[in-house]
Amino acid sequence: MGLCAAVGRKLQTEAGGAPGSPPLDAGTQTISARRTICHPNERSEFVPIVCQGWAALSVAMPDGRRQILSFLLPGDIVSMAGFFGPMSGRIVEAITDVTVRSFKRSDLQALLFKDTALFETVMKAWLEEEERGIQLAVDLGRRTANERLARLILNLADRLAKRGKLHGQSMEFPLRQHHIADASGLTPVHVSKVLGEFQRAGLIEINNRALTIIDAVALRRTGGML
Amino acid sequence: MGLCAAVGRKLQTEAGGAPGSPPLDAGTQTISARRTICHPNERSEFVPIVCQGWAALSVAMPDGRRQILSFLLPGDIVSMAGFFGPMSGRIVEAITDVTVRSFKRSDLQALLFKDTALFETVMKAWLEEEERGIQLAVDLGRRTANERLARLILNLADRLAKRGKLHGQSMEFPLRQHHIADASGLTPVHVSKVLGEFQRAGLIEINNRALTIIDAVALRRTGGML
DNA sequence: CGGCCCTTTGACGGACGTCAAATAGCGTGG
DNA sequence: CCACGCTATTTGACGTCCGTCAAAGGGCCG
Repeated sequence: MGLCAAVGRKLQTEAGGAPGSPPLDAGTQTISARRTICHPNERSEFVPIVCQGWAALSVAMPDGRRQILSFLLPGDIVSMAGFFGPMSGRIVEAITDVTVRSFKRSDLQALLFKDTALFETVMKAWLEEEERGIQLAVDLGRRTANERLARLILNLADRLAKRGKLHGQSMEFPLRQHHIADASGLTPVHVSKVLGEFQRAGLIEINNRALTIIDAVALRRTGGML
Repeated sequence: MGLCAAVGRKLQTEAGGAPGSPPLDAGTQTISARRTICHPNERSEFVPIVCQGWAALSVAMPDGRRQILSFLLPGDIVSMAGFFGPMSGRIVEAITDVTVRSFKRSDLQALLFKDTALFETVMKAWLEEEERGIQLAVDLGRRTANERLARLILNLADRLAKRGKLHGQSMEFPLRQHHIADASGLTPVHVSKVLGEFQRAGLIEINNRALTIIDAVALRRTGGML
């Protein structure tokens, strides 16, 4: 499964801690859909991990435009970079109801320097995160709307599969079209048109906040993932 | 000055090394303009630093499209992430003639774990690099062509100023329009139109591979940097 | 002088955005 | 259970930004 989620899971179990030692985590909270978890300039010393539900990590521009950097799935650490510095200027918003567990950065760092294997794992996970950021830039700079959406769907399916949350070819799909638009650099209207086209072409089906991939081969082809 | 360049400079001086100790660096090379420094799948154990000249770090797609992730200026480490893992799938291309100095990753890591201050600095530089990557994604996803180009010019001017390479409001500007296009997700033709427009509007002037900013305020305004 | 890039320019086309109206869900409260 | 209001989605007409294509200059170097 994804390294980031693996680290997240490890931290969650370790947080139980040996009896007698203070608990590692700094609290668990539940946030309801459409609320924001982290405000912009919050120079927080905490590193949040999503335990349940979907969230979005994004950047907002003063005029209201915004870009979603990634969708956070259960087990995801909001940002690996958060281990080493505050994430200022970023917004985390709950898409579904979400439970988050927060860790103190200083605690995590102490843990990191005691456990070489953990350190290695965190670094690898950070590299993976950077790689996904770069693929995002390539998508936004050089791919068409159809390519971007096909890839978005396939990437989500992959990530859910690694968590055992892909049932056959179906997955829960709580995203609103404006989320998809903000993640892919498009408008909600255009997202609607492309997704409609995908469904009419028999590539996917969307029903009841669930998405099923009907023709994975064709979907990969339109995403340029040959 | 930029942290990345600061680290690069520190490594370059340190590479002289104490007499008697083996030199830290693994060689310096000169690459002429338009040649590629790092091939794609080269799973290299080396971390290159640009000492002179301009280079471009990019990702190429199989069909020929490409996205430039950053322009590398003298002192820049190609990628901070390179400290912790190979940069596969990335291409570094010399824009001008370039001299590069390479370090062995394992040497760098050893150095890092002995010198806590250096470690801190490298982490901070990595965070900065990530921040610039995210700004790239926001630009590509949510900004117009004019905004992107205004910001590209201003960012380059800033980075050159930190290196003492901004003379008044003028800087050397060896980029071809196809470089600018690949960095901003546009076509060379459209880049030409927008830059022409900027010049006719009295924002900038480009002559002899040099760019001077005539109206910094207006340029910042069109870049949305109020 | 001739060839090669690079840049500029204009006409045209297409992908995507904007606007607006109609429809569908969905939760809340009567 | 229905009425209501809100938000999300769909659809069509139309507009615009940017891409494509093509031709015509520059600059540079052999």
